[in-house]
Amino acid sequence: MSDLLRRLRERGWRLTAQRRVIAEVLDGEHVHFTADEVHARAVARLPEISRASVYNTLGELVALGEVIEVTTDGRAKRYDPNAHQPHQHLVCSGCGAMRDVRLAGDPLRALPEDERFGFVVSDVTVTYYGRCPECGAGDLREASGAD
Amino acid sequence: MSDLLRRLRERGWRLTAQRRVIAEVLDGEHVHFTADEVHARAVARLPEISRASVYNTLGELVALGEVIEVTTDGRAKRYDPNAHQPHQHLVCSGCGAMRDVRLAGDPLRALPEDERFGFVVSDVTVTYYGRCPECGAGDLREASGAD
DNA sequence: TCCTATATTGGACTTTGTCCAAGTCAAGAT
DNA sequence: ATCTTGACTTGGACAAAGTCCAATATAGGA
Repeated sequence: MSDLLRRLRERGWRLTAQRRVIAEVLDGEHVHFTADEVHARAVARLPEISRASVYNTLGELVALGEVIEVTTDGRAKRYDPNAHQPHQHLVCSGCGAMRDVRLAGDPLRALPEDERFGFVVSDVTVTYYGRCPECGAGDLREASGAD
Repeated sequence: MSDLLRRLRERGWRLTAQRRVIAEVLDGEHVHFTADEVHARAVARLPEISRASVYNTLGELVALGEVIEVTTDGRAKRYDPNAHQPHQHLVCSGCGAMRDVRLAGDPLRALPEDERFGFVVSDVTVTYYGRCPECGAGDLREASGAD
């Protein structure tokens, strides 16, 4: 059983076949599937699994901090199981493919060659998240480097 | 007439009432409306303007580099007319409100107090954009399975 | 004023995601 | 091993955001 499944069990999760399959799909490096991609891969192992269960489970994993939800373009969100190691993302503006990258030095400087994965990098954005004065404190996201 | 409209005319744009109204809506600082918000404000001045025209015009403004399209959460894209001055964004994870911020020093360090706009900042993301080896250079958006 | 390429429109359609009532099942209790 | 129960799953309806298209209107040059 994967580390993820063990941690989930320790947190009182009921280990259903659906959750097991989703956890299996989300195993590996540079995995950044959309919900539909997760569903397609889950169906290959458990044909009757529903889209709703995939959305439910992904949402729970995000809430638990086991998976990071990434929105880069205006299309489907992607789910990154590499939640326990701070990193940034390199995104293809053509097909949406993503890679995990680690920063060294000033983020606004060029990515090191060995972190480019063959991409031609053309842009970098920095976005801060928080709560505005009207919204106040609420379901805060976890910091991954912000003070 | 605004600077924006003058630049557009210089580029050969036909200055329709719809485009004029949209340009007026997109005037000011810290303006980050969604397409629907732009539409609502445009309708107040030109009741018969359609959603399609708002989407068309915003898309054209983005292609011309006069407006920046920002996707921060999984919700509607926002359109930032502050395209000629490099800056980053501060986003409320509650309501989606956005502020323009300027970096000083290491982006992963805390935002300076005077750039926080009363927000409680909890996270920062750095994302690089480019073209992956399969997509190569170019502007075409070809959907293919990511990864 | 006329002409016509360009722009606009409404509505159908797609993608992505949420919500819900009803049925199912994991796992602790017996 | 079986029972019980509340958490989990399901399919389908629904919603938000955005795209596409054929028909219509119009800005701006001739």
